[in-house]
Amino acid sequence: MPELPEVEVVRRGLQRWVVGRTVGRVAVLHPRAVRRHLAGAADLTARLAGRTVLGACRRGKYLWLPLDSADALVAHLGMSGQLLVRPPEAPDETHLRVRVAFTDGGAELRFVDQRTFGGLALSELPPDGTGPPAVIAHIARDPLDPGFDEAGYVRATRARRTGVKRALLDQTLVSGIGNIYADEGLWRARLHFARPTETLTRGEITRLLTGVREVMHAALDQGGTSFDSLYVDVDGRSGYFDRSLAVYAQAGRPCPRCGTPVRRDPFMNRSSYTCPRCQPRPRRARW
DNA sequence: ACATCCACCTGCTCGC
DNA sequence: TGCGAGCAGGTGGATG
Repeated sequence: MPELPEVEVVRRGLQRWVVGRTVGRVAVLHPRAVRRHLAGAADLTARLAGRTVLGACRRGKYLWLPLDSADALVAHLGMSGQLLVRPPEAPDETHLRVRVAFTDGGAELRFVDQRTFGGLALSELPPDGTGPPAVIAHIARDPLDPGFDEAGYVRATRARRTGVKRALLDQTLVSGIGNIYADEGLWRARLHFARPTETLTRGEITRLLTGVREVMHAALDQGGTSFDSLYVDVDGRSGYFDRSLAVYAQAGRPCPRCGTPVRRDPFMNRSSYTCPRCQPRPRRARW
């Protein structure tokens, strides 16, 4: 379940192993993995071949590799996606969807995705070459982005008429936050997920961003969060940040701050985890 | 324009 | 043992 820190670990792997190399043969093994490339799999493989990778970028949970054309290869890992760097002779993974070989004959880039919620696409870069490609222009800057507009985020959040966790998960307001980091950030800020956004003070929103950033940095220090073998970095190693989670997936376990058993609530056909004492449910609640 | 809902996927775990 | 239900959940398009 990759969120920003996990995706950043993958970006660093791509930076190290893929940037500067020229693409050779590309094979799309599952059409769903390139469904966001509207021109189709054949167009993607044809346009990718022969291109040199110029960089490895990320915004929120999206990755893109600028190419020596006007395009970038955009990747989203969805729920279960992996970008692996593997020797050409390594056996195919069970859920291998796209194979990208390089002209140097070295390690391949493989997109592996059990559920195929993620995928790859080619998208035009903006004319000045900076910033994300067109298909992800709607994704807001993430909390670790130096260009993140904190005052603007406070204004936009308070202008919403929804619950604070819904706003946190809205990638057009702030990106990179999924269910895990939302719950952990809210716990650090001592906020309940159902707090109406318009009742949040500037200080509370700042506290929330601080909490999210702290938990993201902690995860990055440990190589990313993982609960099973689904999330791995480009070498196939899995992170182990789950040992440090305060509330997420910790129902019934003591809150690390006050010892009260962590509570699980249904939320948007998913789950939310809170400490009932540190994060009391607001009188007026918006789920 | 904004808020909310749900389909899209597969594999694992749990209870009967 | 078998089987169905529930769960994991990011995204974008549909709906309200």
